[in-house]
Amino acid sequence: MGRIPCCEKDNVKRGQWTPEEDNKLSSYIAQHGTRNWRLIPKNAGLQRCGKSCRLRWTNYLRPDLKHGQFSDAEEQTIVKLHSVVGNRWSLIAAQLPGRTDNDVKNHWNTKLKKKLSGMGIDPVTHKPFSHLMAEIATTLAPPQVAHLAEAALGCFKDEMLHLLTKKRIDFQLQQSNPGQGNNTTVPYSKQDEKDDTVEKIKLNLSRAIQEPDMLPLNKPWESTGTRATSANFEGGCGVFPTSVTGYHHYGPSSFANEGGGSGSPWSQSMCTGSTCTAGEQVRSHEKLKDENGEEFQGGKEIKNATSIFNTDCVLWDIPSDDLINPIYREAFNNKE
DNA sequence: AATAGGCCCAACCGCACGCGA
DNA sequence: TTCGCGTGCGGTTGGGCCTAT
Repeated sequence: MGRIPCCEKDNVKRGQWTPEEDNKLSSYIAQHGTRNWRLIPKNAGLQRCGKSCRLRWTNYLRPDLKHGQFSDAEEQTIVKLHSVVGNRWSLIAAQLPGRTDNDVKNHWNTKLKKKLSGMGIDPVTHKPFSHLMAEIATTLAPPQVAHLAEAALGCFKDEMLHLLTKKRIDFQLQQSNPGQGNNTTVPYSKQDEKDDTVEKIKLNLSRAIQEPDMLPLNKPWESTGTRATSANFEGGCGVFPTSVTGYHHYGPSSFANEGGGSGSPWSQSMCTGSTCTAGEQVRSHEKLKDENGEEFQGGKEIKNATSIFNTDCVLWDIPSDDLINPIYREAFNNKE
């Protein structure tokens, strides 16, 4: 049962590669190519497994690799393509000559994710956190989904803290009618923010979910009485400018497809949340399926091309001619 | 100066897929 | 059609380096 391991683990060296090993591997491949990775370590005189050799070659030794900092243009490309295909690192890397999927993945996880979060943008859905907040308040009324809000607080705690304590509460204070009591408005002070903001957010969110009737009273962004959308929420609060930093273009048009697809952006966030571990994602996924009786598409299972491009993230401003990978070109052209 | 904590990235792991026998 | 092998891929880990205290 199961596959045999790619190598006998007892007899292979692991860990960091030495310059001598690099030399052996490079010179062997220069002479013989990369035909059979299982045979390469034996023939090259390396006590490594073939897989380790392959990774070392493809991620580090290949002469066409670019080492060093990612340029702004490369970062923009990564962000844009990630908004389209998600964590398909090999596809994204294929658009960046000299970069490997491992490079792109590491750069995303260590730099770009934080950059986006710092801009108030969910790095998974590529939508502003304010949009996700609006969706919580407007679409998750049934009490039985209260755990979604709790899970959200876990995933987006930092971003929500920033938004709710610094932006939305200011806005509420500005907009709320002084004569009308509103028992869910959080009194704001620096001390509150420091000490118990998370608890207050939880409390208010729970109340909003458990008492759907009170929701309209608690939607200051919904000044016209229509259903809150990302556009009017965003515009009303003025939290996120149409063009954030000029680094990429996240305007209202970027959210035009909301509510489309089988999985809401919210459920997508829940399943692939930026700060959730894979284990948490799996547990969250299973929990959602079990308790709500619904199937959510999530994670690695979505393999076919239509699923890959069936995203509600719409950053389609990359000229298709600029795309190296024909798969992208086709997808972009179909989208347009 | 010492050390704890965070960050970064190379490397590893395990699963899935394609292909040929 | 089935099975085994080689490879691709995405997620995760571990260790070195850096920084703050």
